[in-house]
Amino acid sequence: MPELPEVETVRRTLEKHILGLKITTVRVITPKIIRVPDADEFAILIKDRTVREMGRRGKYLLIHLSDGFSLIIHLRMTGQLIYCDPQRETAKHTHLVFNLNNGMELRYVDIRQFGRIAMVPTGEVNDFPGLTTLGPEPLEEDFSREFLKKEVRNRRTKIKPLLLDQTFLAGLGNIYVDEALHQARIHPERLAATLTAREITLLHQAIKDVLKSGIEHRGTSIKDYVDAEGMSGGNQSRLQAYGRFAKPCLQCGMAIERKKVGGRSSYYCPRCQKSK
DNA sequence: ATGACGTCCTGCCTGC
DNA sequence: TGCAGGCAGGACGTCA
Repeated sequence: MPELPEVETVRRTLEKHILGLKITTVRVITPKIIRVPDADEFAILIKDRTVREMGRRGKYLLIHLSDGFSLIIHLRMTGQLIYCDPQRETAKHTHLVFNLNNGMELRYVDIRQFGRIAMVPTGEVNDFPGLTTLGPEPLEEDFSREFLKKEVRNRRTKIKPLLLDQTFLAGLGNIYVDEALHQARIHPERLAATLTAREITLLHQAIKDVLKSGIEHRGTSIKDYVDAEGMSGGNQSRLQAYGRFAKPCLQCGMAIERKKVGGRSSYYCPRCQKSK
């Protein structure tokens, strides 16, 4: 499931290829993937626009086009953006095909069809639902240790659901939250407000570390994730907690446990990550 | 403010 | 072998 490091990897691999190219036409196979405007208008509106800039906010990929319009893309769980030759066989679950003026294609593939694409005036991107309430970028300066300390103090929820809340902090999903909590040695069910100053410091560093590592290794490919060149990431082999049920903790050897926390499968070491 | 739950959707896994 | 049922999950809506 694409989280911040995976979306950032898609952004980087796609940018290499499509920056400066013109979208000549788009073929919409599954109209519901387009949130706004409706599919017909989308196809007319996007025609002959040039890719000016590739951005990202949290898990949202932003493609800024010429003449004041932008694409807002959320891949959700299984969305993929694939830059490829038109001769290549069209994968099952291909929902959109953008034709580019260099003869190549950009395809949107999504097994579960949860992902969404919107096209809005560039000036309105930050007003779009989901983006307007988004928390700070964890790898930017406004996500400081002081911010985390201050914001966590008044919360009456468990730390894991809080970290998954995109209005609290942008970009973390189930995998990187489990990894950050494991590195910081904090149990996912700890009440946020009870974290000590030392734990806040560890958690703040751990969040940045696991995200940077994820980007450095080009994302985590558990099942479906690939970048814009169709390449799997390498971060899955570095995971310390997520998906390692019953395997020995790489820090202490204790078997990793799995438990639902806030409705999400959560992996943690019962020895390293004490619940109190 | 918070949590619980349903919704979307397909593929995979388990159990019979 | 085949099939039913459960599960996974990001964001969002509804309800308590």
